[in-house]
Amino acid sequence: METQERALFRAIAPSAQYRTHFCGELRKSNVSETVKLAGWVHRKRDHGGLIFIDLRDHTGIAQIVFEPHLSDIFRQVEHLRVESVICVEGAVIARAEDAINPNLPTGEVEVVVKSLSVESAAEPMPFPIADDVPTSEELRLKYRFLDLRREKLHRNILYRSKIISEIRRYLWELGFNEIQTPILTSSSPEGARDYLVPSRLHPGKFYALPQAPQQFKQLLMVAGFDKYFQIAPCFRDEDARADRSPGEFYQLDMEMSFITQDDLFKVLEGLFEHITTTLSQKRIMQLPFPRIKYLDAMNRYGSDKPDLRNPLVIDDVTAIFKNSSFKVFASNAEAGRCVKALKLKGRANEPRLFFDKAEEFAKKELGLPGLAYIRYKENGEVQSPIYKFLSDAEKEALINALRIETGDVVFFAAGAWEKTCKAMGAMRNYFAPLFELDKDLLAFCWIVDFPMFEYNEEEKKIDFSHNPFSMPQGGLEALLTKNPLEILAYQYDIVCNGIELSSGAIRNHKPEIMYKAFEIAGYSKEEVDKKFGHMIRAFQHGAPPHGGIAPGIDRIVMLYADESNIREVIAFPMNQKAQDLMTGAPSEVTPKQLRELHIKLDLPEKHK
RNA sequence: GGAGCCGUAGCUCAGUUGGUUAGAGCGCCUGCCUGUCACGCAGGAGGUCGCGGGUUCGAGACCCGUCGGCUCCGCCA
Repeated sequence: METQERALFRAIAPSAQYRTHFCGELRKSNVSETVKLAGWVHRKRDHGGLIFIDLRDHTGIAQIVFEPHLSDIFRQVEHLRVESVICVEGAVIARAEDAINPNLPTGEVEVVVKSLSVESAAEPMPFPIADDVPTSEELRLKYRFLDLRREKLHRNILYRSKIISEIRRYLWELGFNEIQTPILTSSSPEGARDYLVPSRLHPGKFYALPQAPQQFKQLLMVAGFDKYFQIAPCFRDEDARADRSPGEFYQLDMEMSFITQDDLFKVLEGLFEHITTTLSQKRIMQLPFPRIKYLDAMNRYGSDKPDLRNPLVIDDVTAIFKNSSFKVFASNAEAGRCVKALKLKGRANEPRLFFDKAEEFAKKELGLPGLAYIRYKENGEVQSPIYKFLSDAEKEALINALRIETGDVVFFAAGAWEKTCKAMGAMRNYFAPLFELDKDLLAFCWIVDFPMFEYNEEEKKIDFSHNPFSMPQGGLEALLTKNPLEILAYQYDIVCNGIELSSGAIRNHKPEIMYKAFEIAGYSKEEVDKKFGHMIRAFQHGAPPHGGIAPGIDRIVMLYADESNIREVIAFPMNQKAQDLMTGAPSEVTPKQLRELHIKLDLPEKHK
């Protein structure tokens, strides 16, 4: 059977000037053939009278042998450093039984070299390529082209390529069209900070790099393309995180016409099932993905991106303490406040340090005043800093509500609803290592029914909580009759193992609903016309109902490649301060360039 | 903007309560070696202990500042 490498080879290297075979494809069946190989010197073993080189190319490693009777070649090889690029020609021979290397797919054969061409002699490496030794991030980024040669990163980048390829194949077969949208566009008033590009032809005006192709993809639906997708670069001037590349990242941007939320969910579930089965050994926990209302997610998991592999669930015990003599709990039983409990089965007898560390985490990392707990110890004793403040009725109600058994421990937090939920969610994550979560289990879920609006405490006004173009549930009537903060949107997130892969929404395609929604968020009709006139005009000329989503490509690859840092799945990432340590970006430009752009610098003191 | 951790040879690291000439493994250079596959053996070169200041008889170590890398908070419609 012809290998994939072989087929590829025929396609790209018919001339055989440099090579007739890839290193990784040589097998016993090639014995006695004369072959040409080309690649990098992975390792060299010089025995004085005999030199072995592990020759590496994109497909794998082959051992080649240099014998001393070809003295010119031999002398050259003696001084050859690792990572030099060479082309060789020689005969494939079977290795002696005791010389077979079972760790290499090509380990049953080797190539006895009869001619050599050194294409590129390498200087000593700043860090080893063949050995996976830890290396400082700074060096790795500076010499990214070398780091990319190393096995893990090389594999990750190829894996990313395969995932993107399967996404394209899958969506193409479902009738999606791949369409490019502008990179130089206009600044959007909402959202993250923009990257700006000065205009030469229009002094004082700027393009913005798109934070996402949001408006363009909706306009493509208005244009009747029915189903669109794009592997879209997105630019946001925000600070980095381990799972957030600074500056730029890629989304699988999608939009479909004449669909409901359910239709979209089916497409995405099918897509992730396809990726999982074709490109991984992982298993999807539940299909179709469970759907969790935003409110339930916050109440039960303390997060809008819960890791469902974690068995812990948060309980609401506000009602129990409504009239409690324990003031800390009772005072948090009014509207908008709550008392939450997190039960850990069978952990009451953990050592003192376990509880001290949990409390320290709650105080230091979460800013909680403390972390109350009740330990129902195995010996029947109850140990707790707050137990003495509770009435017998409250103790009884707790045991019933939380189904507490001997050996359990319950942690408590009380306060404003959102803050308390999130704090308990953080504790839930803190305790997750107790459960050895299965990394091969993909716990996808949909978070649905997000609120349309939220109250901005700082500016004392109502804001859109997510995308201003989302369709409110209940349509115009809801906007006219309901308390804005209680209106839900057809707005959803897709989450897997605690990672938010994407937000999405069924869009608002009706101008009158758009004007009203923006009015609630404090925008006049004139402002909407000014900022979003093109969207309004589009929706006034025949707009289909439509909706979409845009999962982050980098995070998807991270998830499937089991990487915890996004730089491990990006070929040329920037560092935490949004600099490219390899090319030196961002860099200064010439005065002439600035003049042409009508720009004068006004630098802060320490950069002058 | 804020907090934490880290910074010693090309790389990865050790360096005791502050005490003589700062070490190891890998890499590099030289020599030896015909069956290795992390080849082996011998020898050698290689250091502004990130940088600046301070404390001290004496600082790689202690203090202050600063620079660089990472992680987190803020930020991310």
